[in-house]
Amino acid sequence: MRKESKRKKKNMHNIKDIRANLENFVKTISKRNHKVDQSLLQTLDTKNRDLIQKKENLEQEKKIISKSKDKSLFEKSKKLSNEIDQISSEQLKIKNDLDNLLSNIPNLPLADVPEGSDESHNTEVEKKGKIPEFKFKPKSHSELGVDLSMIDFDLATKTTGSRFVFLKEKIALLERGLSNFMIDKHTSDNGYTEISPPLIASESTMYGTGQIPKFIDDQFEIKLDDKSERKFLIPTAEVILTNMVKGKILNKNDLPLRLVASTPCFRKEAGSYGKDTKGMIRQHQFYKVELVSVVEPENCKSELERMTNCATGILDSLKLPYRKVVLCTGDMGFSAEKTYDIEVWIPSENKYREISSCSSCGSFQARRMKARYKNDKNETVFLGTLNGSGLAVGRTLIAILENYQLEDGSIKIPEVLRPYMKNLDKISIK
RNA sequence: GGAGAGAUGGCUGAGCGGUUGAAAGCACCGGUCUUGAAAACCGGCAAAGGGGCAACUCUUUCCUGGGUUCGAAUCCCAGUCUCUCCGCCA
Repeated sequence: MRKESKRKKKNMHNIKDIRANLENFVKTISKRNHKVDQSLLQTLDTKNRDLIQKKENLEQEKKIISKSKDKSLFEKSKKLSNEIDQISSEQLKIKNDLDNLLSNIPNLPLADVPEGSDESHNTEVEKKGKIPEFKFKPKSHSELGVDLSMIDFDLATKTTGSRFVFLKEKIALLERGLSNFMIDKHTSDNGYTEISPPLIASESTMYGTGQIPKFIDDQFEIKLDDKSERKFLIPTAEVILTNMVKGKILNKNDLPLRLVASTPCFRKEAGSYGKDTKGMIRQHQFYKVELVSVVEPENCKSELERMTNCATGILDSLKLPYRKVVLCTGDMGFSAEKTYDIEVWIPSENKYREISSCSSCGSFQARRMKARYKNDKNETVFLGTLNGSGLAVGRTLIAILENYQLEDGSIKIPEVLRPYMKNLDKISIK
Protein backbone atom coordinates (compact mmCIF):
# COMPACT_ATOMS: atom_id res chain seq x y z
CA MET A 1 0.00 0.00 0.00
CA ARG A 2 1.24 3.47 -0.74
CA LYS A 3 2.21 5.22 2.36
CA GLU A 4 -0.34 7.80 3.07
CA SER A 5 1.09 11.13 3.99
CA LYS A 6 1.26 11.39 7.68
CA ARG A 7 1.00 14.45 9.77
CA LYS A 8 3.17 15.46 12.61
CA LYS A 9 1.05 14.55 15.55
CA LYS A 10 0.33 17.31 17.92
CA ASN A 11 -1.20 16.65 21.24
CA MET A 12 -3.19 19.15 23.15
CA HIS A 13 -6.68 19.24 24.55
CA ASN A 14 -8.49 15.98 24.21
CA ILE A 15 -11.03 16.52 21.51
CA LYS A 16 -13.11 13.63 22.79
CA ASP A 17 -13.62 15.28 26.15
CA ILE A 18 -14.34 18.57 24.49
CA ARG A 19 -16.85 17.03 22.14
CA ALA A 20 -18.69 15.41 25.00
CA ASN A 21 -19.22 18.73 26.66
CA LEU A 22 -18.56 21.46 24.17
CA GLU A 23 -20.75 24.17 25.67
CA ASN A 24 -19.18 23.78 29.01
CA PHE A 25 -15.67 23.71 27.63
CA VAL A 26 -16.10 26.92 25.70
CA LYS A 27 -17.69 28.56 28.72
CA THR A 28 -14.90 27.52 31.06
CA ILE A 29 -12.20 28.64 28.65
CA SER A 30 -13.90 31.99 28.25
CA LYS A 31 -13.20 32.63 31.92
CA ARG A 32 -9.56 32.75 30.88
CA ASN A 33 -10.06 35.64 28.48
CA HIS A 34 -9.83 33.23 25.60
CA LYS A 35 -12.58 32.96 23.07
CA VAL A 36 -13.12 29.66 21.35
CA ASP A 37 -14.95 29.69 18.07
CA GLN A 38 -17.45 27.02 18.98
CA SER A 39 -19.07 26.54 15.61
CA LEU A 40 -15.73 26.42 13.82
CA LEU A 41 -14.47 23.85 16.27
CA GLN A 42 -17.58 21.78 15.81
CA THR A 43 -17.48 22.01 12.03
CA LEU A 44 -13.84 21.03 11.83
CA ASP A 45 -14.32 18.13 14.17
CA THR A 46 -17.32 16.77 12.31
CA LYS A 47 -15.71 17.19 8.95
CA ASN A 48 -12.53 15.58 10.15
CA ARG A 49 -14.30 12.54 11.45
CA ASP A 50 -16.40 12.28 8.36
CA LEU A 51 -13.33 12.23 6.14
CA ILE A 52 -11.61 9.71 8.37
CA GLN A 53 -14.57 7.42 7.98
CA LYS A 54 -14.53 7.70 4.21
CA LYS A 55 -10.80 7.17 4.07
CA GLU A 56 -10.88 4.13 6.30
CA ASN A 57 -13.58 2.45 4.29
CA LEU A 58 -11.49 2.73 1.16
CA GLU A 59 -8.40 1.59 2.98
CA GLN A 60 -10.14 -1.49 4.13
CA GLU A 61 -11.28 -2.29 0.62
CA LYS A 62 -7.76 -1.89 -0.62
CA LYS A 63 -6.34 -4.04 2.07
CA ILE A 64 -8.65 -6.88 1.18
CA ILE A 65 -7.60 -6.71 -2.46
CA SER A 66 -3.96 -6.76 -1.63
CA LYS A 67 -4.40 -9.72 0.66
CA SER A 68 -6.31 -11.63 -1.96
CA LYS A 69 -3.39 -11.35 -4.37
CA ASP A 70 -5.95 -11.43 -7.11
CA LYS A 71 -4.31 -9.86 -10.13
CA SER A 72 -7.58 -8.93 -11.75
CA LEU A 73 -8.27 -6.52 -8.90
CA PHE A 74 -4.93 -4.73 -8.96
CA GLU A 75 -6.15 -2.01 -11.27
CA LYS A 76 -8.96 -1.23 -8.93
CA SER A 77 -6.55 -1.02 -6.06
CA LYS A 78 -4.57 1.61 -7.89
CA LYS A 79 -7.67 3.66 -8.35
CA LEU A 80 -8.47 3.33 -4.69
CA SER A 81 -5.03 4.63 -3.86
CA ASN A 82 -5.70 7.80 -5.76
CA GLU A 83 -9.03 8.29 -4.07
CA ILE A 84 -7.50 7.71 -0.70
CA ASP A 85 -4.76 10.21 -1.44
CA GLN A 86 -7.30 12.81 -2.29
CA ILE A 87 -9.48 12.33 0.72
CA SER A 88 -6.48 12.02 2.93
CA SER A 89 -4.98 15.33 1.94
CA GLU A 90 -8.31 17.00 2.44
CA GLN A 91 -8.61 15.41 5.85
CA LEU A 92 -5.10 16.45 6.73
CA LYS A 93 -5.87 20.05 6.01
CA ILE A 94 -8.92 19.98 8.23
CA LYS A 95 -7.04 18.19 10.97
CA ASN A 96 -4.29 20.75 10.77
CA ASP A 97 -6.74 23.58 11.20
CA LEU A 98 -8.28 21.77 14.10
CA ASP A 99 -4.87 21.22 15.70
CA ASN A 100 -3.96 24.85 15.33
CA LEU A 101 -7.18 25.88 16.94
CA LEU A 102 -6.72 23.47 19.82
CA SER A 103 -3.03 24.07 20.50
CA ASN A 104 -3.72 27.73 21.12
CA ILE A 105 -6.36 27.06 23.75
CA PRO A 106 -5.09 27.41 27.32
CA ASN A 107 -5.54 24.84 30.07
CA LEU A 108 -8.85 24.59 31.89
CA PRO A 109 -8.84 26.25 35.29
CA LEU A 110 -9.66 24.13 38.33
CA ALA A 111 -13.03 24.71 39.94
CA ASP A 112 -11.61 26.48 42.99
CA VAL A 113 -9.77 29.12 40.97
CA PRO A 114 -11.40 32.51 41.48
CA GLU A 115 -13.04 33.96 38.43
CA GLY A 116 -11.81 37.26 37.12
CA SER A 117 -10.48 39.05 34.10
CA ASP A 118 -7.20 40.43 35.42
CA GLU A 119 -4.86 40.60 38.40
CA SER A 120 -7.21 42.79 40.38
CA HIS A 121 -9.30 39.67 40.93
CA ASN A 122 -6.51 37.60 42.42
CA THR A 123 -7.20 36.49 45.95
CA GLU A 124 -4.79 36.87 48.81
CA VAL A 125 -4.63 33.72 50.89
CA GLU A 126 -1.76 34.37 53.25
CA LYS A 127 0.41 37.18 54.49
CA LYS A 128 3.58 36.57 56.45
CA GLY A 129 6.58 38.38 57.82
CA LYS A 130 7.02 41.82 59.25
CA ILE A 131 7.20 44.73 56.88
CA PRO A 132 10.30 46.72 57.87
CA GLU A 133 9.88 50.25 59.17
CA PHE A 134 12.70 52.56 58.23
CA LYS A 135 13.64 55.68 60.12
CA PHE A 136 14.96 57.02 56.83
CA LYS A 137 13.75 57.00 53.27
CA PRO A 138 14.61 53.56 51.93
CA LYS A 139 16.50 53.46 48.69
CA SER A 140 15.68 51.32 45.71
CA HIS A 141 17.88 48.33 44.96
CA SER A 142 19.38 50.10 41.97
CA GLU A 143 20.29 53.16 44.01
CA LEU A 144 21.81 50.93 46.65
CA GLY A 145 23.71 48.81 44.17
CA VAL A 146 24.96 51.67 42.08
CA ASP A 147 26.08 53.56 45.18
CA LEU A 148 27.97 50.50 46.28
CA SER A 149 29.47 50.24 42.78
CA MET A 150 28.29 46.67 42.65
CA ILE A 151 25.41 46.99 40.20
CA ASP A 152 26.13 48.50 36.80
CA PHE A 153 23.39 49.04 34.25
CA ASP A 154 25.33 51.44 32.04
CA LEU A 155 28.04 48.94 31.46
CA ALA A 156 25.50 46.34 30.37
CA THR A 157 23.92 48.84 28.03
CA LYS A 158 27.30 49.38 26.47
CA THR A 159 28.19 45.73 26.04
CA THR A 160 24.77 44.34 25.33
CA GLY A 161 21.74 46.58 25.46
CA SER A 162 18.86 47.48 27.69
CA ARG A 163 17.39 45.15 30.30
CA PHE A 164 20.72 43.57 31.15
CA VAL A 165 22.94 44.18 34.13
CA PHE A 166 26.40 43.63 35.55
CA LEU A 167 26.66 42.56 39.15
CA LYS A 168 30.03 42.87 40.82
CA GLU A 169 31.88 41.76 43.92
CA LYS A 170 29.69 41.15 46.97
CA ILE A 171 26.45 41.52 45.07
CA ALA A 172 27.62 39.04 42.46
CA LEU A 173 28.53 36.79 45.36
CA LEU A 174 25.11 37.37 46.86
CA GLU A 175 23.46 36.24 43.66
CA ARG A 176 25.54 33.08 43.55
CA GLY A 177 25.07 32.50 47.27
CA LEU A 178 21.32 32.79 46.94
CA SER A 179 21.21 30.17 44.21
CA ASN A 180 23.33 27.82 46.26
CA PHE A 181 21.34 28.42 49.41
CA MET A 182 18.06 27.71 47.67
CA ILE A 183 19.26 24.60 45.91
CA ASP A 184 20.78 23.24 49.10
CA LYS A 185 17.54 23.75 50.92
CA HIS A 186 15.41 22.14 48.27
CA THR A 187 17.70 19.17 47.92
CA SER A 188 18.31 18.55 51.62
CA ASP A 189 14.99 19.57 53.17
CA ASN A 190 12.45 19.21 50.39
CA GLY A 191 13.47 16.09 48.53
CA TYR A 192 14.28 17.63 45.17
CA THR A 193 16.98 16.26 42.88
CA GLU A 194 19.47 18.76 41.57
CA ILE A 195 19.81 19.04 37.81
CA SER A 196 22.14 21.10 35.68
CA PRO A 197 20.30 21.17 32.36
CA PRO A 198 20.96 22.55 28.89
CA LEU A 199 19.91 26.17 28.56
CA ILE A 200 18.74 25.65 25.02
CA ALA A 201 15.57 23.85 24.07
CA SER A 202 14.32 22.51 20.77
CA GLU A 203 11.09 23.58 19.18
CA SER A 204 9.19 20.46 20.20
CA THR A 205 10.40 20.88 23.77
CA MET A 206 9.09 24.42 23.81
CA TYR A 207 5.81 23.14 22.45
CA GLY A 208 5.57 20.55 25.18
CA THR A 209 5.41 23.03 28.04
CA GLY A 210 3.25 25.47 26.09
CA GLN A 211 5.62 28.31 25.16
CA ILE A 212 5.01 27.52 21.53
CA PRO A 213 3.09 28.35 19.41
CA LYS A 214 1.24 31.02 21.30
CA PHE A 215 4.14 32.81 22.95
CA ILE A 216 6.86 32.45 20.39
CA ASP A 217 7.33 36.22 20.31
CA ASP A 218 8.69 36.23 23.83
CA GLN A 219 11.36 33.63 23.11
CA PHE A 220 14.97 34.16 22.13
CA GLU A 221 15.54 31.99 19.12
CA ILE A 222 19.11 31.05 18.34
CA LYS A 223 20.59 29.63 15.24
CA LEU A 224 22.79 26.58 15.36
CA ASP A 225 22.84 25.78 11.68
CA ASP A 226 20.37 25.86 8.86
CA LYS A 227 19.45 22.24 9.02
CA SER A 228 18.57 21.29 12.53
CA GLU A 229 15.35 21.89 14.39
CA ARG A 230 14.72 25.43 15.64
CA LYS A 231 16.30 26.15 18.98
CA PHE A 232 15.51 28.58 21.76
CA LEU A 233 17.13 29.88 24.91
CA ILE A 234 15.02 28.67 27.78
CA PRO A 235 12.68 31.30 29.26
CA THR A 236 12.63 29.21 32.44
CA ALA A 237 14.11 25.90 33.55
CA GLU A 238 10.55 24.61 33.71
CA VAL A 239 10.80 24.01 29.98
CA ILE A 240 13.81 21.78 30.03
CA LEU A 241 13.16 20.06 33.36
CA THR A 242 9.56 19.19 32.59
CA ASN A 243 10.50 17.87 29.18
CA MET A 244 12.85 15.38 30.77
CA VAL A 245 9.85 13.03 30.72
CA LYS A 246 8.80 13.93 27.20
CA GLY A 247 7.71 10.88 25.23
CA LYS A 248 8.29 8.57 28.17
CA ILE A 249 6.14 6.00 29.86
CA LEU A 250 7.15 5.90 33.50
CA ASN A 251 6.36 3.35 36.13
CA LYS A 252 4.27 4.32 39.09
CA ASN A 253 7.18 3.84 41.45
CA ASP A 254 9.23 6.42 39.52
CA LEU A 255 6.85 9.01 40.95
CA PRO A 256 6.82 11.59 42.27
CA LEU A 257 9.74 13.09 40.41
CA ARG A 258 10.98 16.29 42.04
CA LEU A 259 13.63 18.32 40.23
CA VAL A 260 15.42 21.55 41.01
CA ALA A 261 17.80 23.60 38.90
CA SER A 262 19.28 27.03 39.00
CA THR A 263 19.56 28.47 35.52
CA PRO A 264 19.65 31.73 33.70
CA CYS A 265 16.34 32.50 32.02
CA PHE A 266 15.95 34.48 28.83
CA ARG A 267 12.89 36.46 27.88
CA LYS A 268 12.25 39.06 25.27
CA GLU A 269 9.61 40.67 27.44
CA ALA A 270 7.75 41.55 24.30
CA GLY A 271 4.68 43.45 25.27
CA SER A 272 6.18 44.99 28.38
CA TYR A 273 7.87 47.91 26.70
CA GLY A 274 8.14 50.76 29.10
CA LYS A 275 7.22 48.54 32.03
CA ASP A 276 9.69 48.27 34.91
CA THR A 277 12.44 49.81 32.85
CA LYS A 278 14.33 50.91 35.91
CA GLY A 279 16.33 48.47 37.95
CA MET A 280 16.55 44.72 37.87
CA ILE A 281 12.89 43.84 38.19
CA ARG A 282 12.36 42.97 34.55
CA GLN A 283 15.42 41.80 32.65
CA HIS A 284 16.05 39.86 29.47
CA GLN A 285 18.26 37.53 31.47
CA PHE A 286 17.97 36.48 35.09
CA TYR A 287 18.73 33.57 37.36
CA LYS A 288 15.94 31.50 38.72
CA VAL A 289 15.86 28.42 40.89
CA GLU A 290 13.10 26.31 39.47
CA LEU A 291 11.15 23.46 41.00
CA VAL A 292 9.44 20.87 38.84
CA SER A 293 7.31 17.97 40.02
CA VAL A 294 6.03 15.12 37.93
CA VAL A 295 3.27 13.25 39.73
CA GLU A 296 0.22 11.10 39.31
CA PRO A 297 -2.45 13.47 38.05
CA GLU A 298 -4.68 12.95 41.05
CA ASN A 299 -1.87 14.22 43.27
CA CYS A 300 -1.50 17.53 41.49
CA LYS A 301 -3.49 19.52 44.02
CA SER A 302 -1.59 18.33 47.06
CA GLU A 303 1.72 18.64 45.25
CA LEU A 304 0.91 22.23 44.41
CA GLU A 305 0.43 23.01 48.09
CA ARG A 306 3.64 21.21 48.93
CA MET A 307 5.60 22.99 46.25
CA THR A 308 4.28 26.37 47.24
CA ASN A 309 5.34 25.69 50.79
CA CYS A 310 8.83 24.82 49.59
CA ALA A 311 8.99 28.20 47.89
CA THR A 312 7.66 30.20 50.82
CA GLY A 313 10.01 28.26 53.06
CA ILE A 314 12.88 30.08 51.42
CA LEU A 315 11.32 33.45 52.20
CA ASP A 316 10.63 32.35 55.74
CA SER A 317 14.24 31.45 56.32
CA LEU A 318 15.42 34.68 54.71
CA LYS A 319 12.93 36.51 56.94
CA LEU A 320 11.45 38.44 54.06
CA PRO A 321 7.84 39.63 54.26
CA TYR A 322 5.57 38.20 51.62
CA ARG A 323 2.05 37.30 50.70
CA LYS A 324 0.55 34.46 48.77
CA VAL A 325 -2.22 34.95 46.24
CA VAL A 326 -4.29 32.64 44.08
CA LEU A 327 -4.36 33.87 40.54
CA CYS A 328 -7.78 34.34 39.05
CA THR A 329 -8.82 32.65 35.83
CA GLY A 330 -7.86 35.63 33.68
CA ASP A 331 -4.37 36.07 35.11
CA MET A 332 -3.06 32.51 34.94
CA GLY A 333 -0.41 31.31 32.55
CA PHE A 334 -1.31 29.36 29.44
CA SER A 335 -0.56 25.86 30.75
CA ALA A 336 -1.73 26.28 34.34
CA GLU A 337 -4.90 24.93 35.90
CA LYS A 338 -4.18 26.66 39.20
CA THR A 339 -1.46 29.07 40.23
CA TYR A 340 -0.21 30.58 43.45
CA ASP A 341 1.90 33.67 43.14
CA ILE A 342 4.18 34.55 45.98
CA GLU A 343 4.91 38.23 46.28
CA VAL A 344 7.70 39.72 48.31
CA TRP A 345 7.65 43.13 49.91
CA ILE A 346 9.60 45.77 47.98
CA PRO A 347 10.11 48.82 50.25
CA SER A 348 11.05 51.31 47.53
CA GLU A 349 7.84 50.59 45.69
CA ASN A 350 5.85 50.21 48.87
CA LYS A 351 4.17 47.11 47.52
CA TYR A 352 4.45 43.38 46.98
CA ARG A 353 6.04 42.07 43.80
CA GLU A 354 5.94 38.59 42.34
CA ILE A 355 8.94 36.51 43.32
CA SER A 356 7.57 33.05 42.62
CA SER A 357 4.78 31.49 40.70
CA CYS A 358 3.78 27.92 41.42
CA SER A 359 1.46 26.20 39.02
CA SER A 360 -0.21 22.89 38.57
CA CYS A 361 -0.63 22.10 34.90
CA GLY A 362 -2.61 18.92 35.43
CA SER A 363 -2.10 16.73 32.39
CA PHE A 364 -2.04 19.64 29.98
CA GLN A 365 1.70 19.64 29.40
CA ALA A 366 1.97 15.86 29.68
CA ARG A 367 -0.51 15.55 26.87
CA ARG A 368 1.50 17.94 24.72
CA MET A 369 4.73 16.11 25.61
CA LYS A 370 3.19 12.66 25.40
CA ALA A 371 4.49 11.88 28.87
CA ARG A 372 2.71 9.00 30.52
CA TYR A 373 2.93 6.35 33.20
CA LYS A 374 1.42 3.02 34.12
CA ASN A 375 -1.12 3.49 36.87
CA ASP A 376 -2.46 1.05 39.46
CA LYS A 377 -4.73 -0.57 36.94
CA ASN A 378 -1.82 -0.94 34.56
CA GLU A 379 -3.34 1.61 32.20
CA THR A 380 -1.09 4.03 30.38
CA VAL A 381 -2.24 7.51 31.32
CA PHE A 382 -0.89 11.04 31.13
CA LEU A 383 1.18 12.33 34.01
CA GLY A 384 0.61 15.50 36.00
CA THR A 385 3.22 18.24 35.96
CA LEU A 386 3.87 21.20 38.21
CA ASN A 387 6.41 23.96 38.25
CA GLY A 388 7.30 26.79 40.51
CA SER A 389 10.06 29.24 41.18
CA GLY A 390 11.87 28.55 44.33
CA LEU A 391 12.70 31.45 43.94
CA ALA A 392 13.49 33.99 41.26
CA VAL A 393 17.06 34.78 42.30
CA GLY A 394 17.24 38.26 40.79
CA ARG A 395 14.14 39.41 42.56
CA THR A 396 15.20 37.78 45.80
CA LEU A 397 18.40 39.74 45.55
CA ILE A 398 16.41 42.92 45.09
CA ALA A 399 14.27 42.07 48.11
CA ILE A 400 17.29 41.47 50.28
CA LEU A 401 19.03 44.67 49.25
CA GLU A 402 15.95 46.73 49.91
CA ASN A 403 14.59 45.06 53.03
CA TYR A 404 17.96 44.67 54.71
CA GLN A 405 19.36 48.09 53.88
CA LEU A 406 20.79 50.28 56.61
CA GLU A 407 20.80 54.02 56.80
CA ASP A 408 24.37 54.32 55.56
CA GLY A 409 23.56 52.41 52.40
CA SER A 410 25.10 49.15 53.50
CA ILE A 411 23.23 45.85 53.46
CA LYS A 412 22.87 43.45 56.34
CA ILE A 413 23.22 39.81 55.33
CA PRO A 414 20.48 37.48 56.55
CA GLU A 415 21.83 34.90 59.00
CA VAL A 416 21.15 31.86 56.83
CA LEU A 417 23.06 33.35 53.93
CA ARG A 418 26.26 34.09 55.79
CA PRO A 419 27.80 30.66 55.22
CA TYR A 420 27.29 31.32 51.52
CA MET A 421 28.79 34.79 51.78
CA LYS A 422 32.19 34.08 53.27
CA ASN A 423 30.63 34.76 56.65
CA LEU A 424 30.12 38.42 55.90
CA ASP A 425 27.43 40.04 57.99
CA LYS A 426 27.26 43.18 55.92
CA ILE A 427 27.86 44.50 52.44
CA SER A 428 29.23 48.00 52.62
CA ILE A 429 31.28 50.44 50.66
CA LYS A 430 34.95 49.62 51.04
C1' G B 1 35.63 18.82 9.47
C1' G B 2 36.86 13.23 7.56
C1' A B 3 35.37 7.76 7.97
C1' G B 4 32.01 4.21 9.50
C1' A B 5 27.59 1.96 12.41
C1' G B 6 22.76 2.40 13.87
C1' A B 7 17.34 4.23 14.96
C1' U B 8 11.81 -1.73 15.93
C1' G B 9 6.80 -2.20 21.67
C1' G B 10 7.98 0.29 29.05
C1' C B 11 13.34 -1.71 28.32
C1' U B 12 16.92 -5.19 25.69
C1' G B 13 16.63 -7.19 20.99
C1' A B 14 15.01 -10.62 16.40
C1' G B 15 12.98 -9.92 11.71
C1' C B 16 15.08 -7.63 5.90
C1' G B 17 8.64 -7.79 0.14
C1' G B 18 2.61 -10.90 1.69
C1' U B 19 -0.72 -15.00 7.68
C1' U B 20 4.56 -9.65 11.36
C1' G B 21 1.19 -5.46 15.44
C1' A B 22 5.75 -7.52 15.00
C1' A B 23 10.01 -13.58 17.84
C1' A B 24 12.63 -13.98 22.45
C1' G B 25 14.11 -12.09 27.15
C1' C B 26 13.33 -8.47 31.05
C1' A B 27 9.80 -5.36 33.47
C1' C B 28 4.67 -5.06 34.72
C1' C B 29 -0.40 -7.20 35.96
C1' G B 30 -3.49 -11.71 37.29
C1' G B 31 -3.39 -16.84 39.01
C1' U B 32 -1.32 -21.69 41.09
C1' C B 33 2.01 -23.06 44.97
C1' U B 34 3.58 -20.90 50.10
C1' U B 35 2.14 -19.23 57.09
C1' G B 36 4.14 -14.88 54.24
C1' A B 37 7.82 -13.72 50.64
C1' A B 38 11.19 -15.46 46.92
C1' A B 39 11.68 -19.14 43.21
C1' A B 40 9.02 -22.12 39.80
C1' C B 41 4.85 -22.79 36.67
C1' C B 42 0.27 -20.95 33.95
C1' G B 43 -2.13 -16.71 31.75
C1' G B 44 -2.30 -11.51 30.32
C1' C B 45 0.21 -7.11 28.61
C1' A B 46 1.64 -1.33 22.56
C1' A B 47 -0.28 3.28 21.17
C1' A B 48 -3.28 6.81 18.52
C1' G B 49 -7.67 7.57 15.92
C1' G B 50 -12.77 6.30 13.77
C1' G B 51 -17.68 3.66 14.48
C1' G B 52 -20.96 1.37 18.40
C1' C B 53 -25.10 2.14 24.61
C1' A B 54 -22.16 -2.12 24.80
C1' A B 55 -19.90 -6.86 23.64
C1' C B 56 -17.04 -5.46 19.84
C1' U B 57 -15.08 -3.66 15.30
C1' C B 58 -12.25 -0.84 11.69
C1' U B 59 -7.92 2.25 10.32
C1' U B 60 -3.07 3.86 11.18
C1' U B 61 1.74 3.36 13.47
C1' C B 62 8.67 -0.55 13.37
C1' C B 63 13.06 7.71 13.57
C1' U B 64 10.83 11.66 9.99
C1' G B 65 9.40 12.93 4.94
C1' G B 66 8.98 11.32 -0.05
C1' G B 67 9.16 7.15 -3.75
C1' U B 68 8.74 1.89 -5.97
C1' U B 69 4.94 -2.16 -5.62
C1' C B 70 -1.58 -4.95 -5.91
C1' G B 71 1.18 -5.32 -1.09
C1' A B 72 6.89 -2.29 2.72
C1' A B 73 9.45 -2.70 9.43
C1' U B 74 11.71 -4.99 5.15
C1' C B 75 13.62 -2.09 -1.43
C1' C B 76 15.04 3.26 -3.30
C1' C B 77 15.83 8.72 -2.28
C1' A B 78 16.17 12.86 1.14
C1' G B 79 16.47 14.50 6.10
C1' U B 80 16.94 14.29 11.58
C1' C B 81 19.03 12.10 15.66
C1' U B 82 22.43 8.70 18.25
C1' C B 83 27.01 5.97 18.65
C1' U B 84 32.33 4.68 17.33
C1' C B 85 37.08 6.16 15.20
C1' C B 86 40.36 10.28 13.35
C1' G B 87 41.19 15.60 13.40
C1' C B 88 40.17 20.27 15.94
C1' C B 89 38.65 22.91 20.35
C1' A B 90 37.50 23.12 25.52
